[in-house]
Amino acid sequence: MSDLLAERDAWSMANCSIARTLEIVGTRTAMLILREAFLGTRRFDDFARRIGIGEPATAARLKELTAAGLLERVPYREPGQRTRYAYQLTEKGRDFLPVLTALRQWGDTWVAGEQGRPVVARHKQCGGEVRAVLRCEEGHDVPFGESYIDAGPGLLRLEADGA
Amino acid sequence: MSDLLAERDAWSMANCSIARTLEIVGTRTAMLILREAFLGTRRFDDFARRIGIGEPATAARLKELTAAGLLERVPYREPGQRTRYAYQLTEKGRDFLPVLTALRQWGDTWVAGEQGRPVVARHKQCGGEVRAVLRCEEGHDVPFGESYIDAGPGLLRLEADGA
DNA sequence: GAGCTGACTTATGGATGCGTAAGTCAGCTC
DNA sequence: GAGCTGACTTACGCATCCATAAGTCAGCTC
Repeated sequence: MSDLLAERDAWSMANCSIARTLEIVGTRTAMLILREAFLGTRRFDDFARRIGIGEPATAARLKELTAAGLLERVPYREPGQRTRYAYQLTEKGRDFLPVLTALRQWGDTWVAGEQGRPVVARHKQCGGEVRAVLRCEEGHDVPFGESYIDAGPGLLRLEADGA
Repeated sequence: MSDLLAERDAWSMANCSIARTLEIVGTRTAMLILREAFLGTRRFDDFARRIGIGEPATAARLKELTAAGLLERVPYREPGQRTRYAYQLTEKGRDFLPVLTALRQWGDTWVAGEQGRPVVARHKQCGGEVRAVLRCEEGHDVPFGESYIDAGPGLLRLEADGA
């Protein structure tokens, strides 16, 4: 457990996973599109109407999220209608659920309205509320302050100029 | 377990906790400021330099996050210097860690560079890697598809016009 | 083959995000 | 009391986000 944080200036965050992620889902509307996708929305108009955003923003975000591989366009056909395309989550997109759960949970705790939170996620099996928690490989819950930052293989160490 | 998703159009997301949260931390720079705060950065110049953003953006975001209660300004004094202010996480800010952990984890999995992820969080106690996981109150892990959405006290049900 | 419908695209404009560069300001050192 | 330093603020301009409104387009119905 070398103290990587103490030498914070000796390494770069140029390839930070958080920054990379935000380049894909860093807009408010992208997050809301994903929220809506997790709620089961699949069609263009439904995304726009349920989120309350304009069609150009809807089209732009759906295109970006599809290009990034979080959504995929799948053809569908309703009786008496022509073939259309729906947007559904890929595995890459489904894997984003912990992010949205953590965001919702934080909002429920700290910025909910007077009435309280609008929705709750529950486990189908037991009805228990679903929460995003931090846990280590060994199965321990990890409260704030009980974790440390370790170097990964992609850590960029900066040249020391005058040393 | 009434199927709330089936009647998705009958309820509103006007007070959605995710949307509310994004109004505070919905910019790329706000998230990166928080990342840096969790890495131990506390001073204005360090935030700007380590994140690689300009001073106006740094000042704006620090001000917003302080106003929103995620950071607090604390006076400090180095020997031979005058009193200055540092920014440190409040409880409200510390509670944001699961969001950043989930974002980092998704990026590590899906958009890491060739070298792999730059950093890993580990449990101080055992060295095990820390992950953001979805778990229900009863202690069960909740994989994708094993949860459902239930109404909370703040759910806004819309008037049915023609029904 | 004319109209309809869902899924977009285009045009336009305002608001916000963010960078660079330069200025301010307080108070400690010398 | 002049200079220095950290912490900002101001000025300016570009780029992106996003809304409203209108146009397009494919193909099914009638």
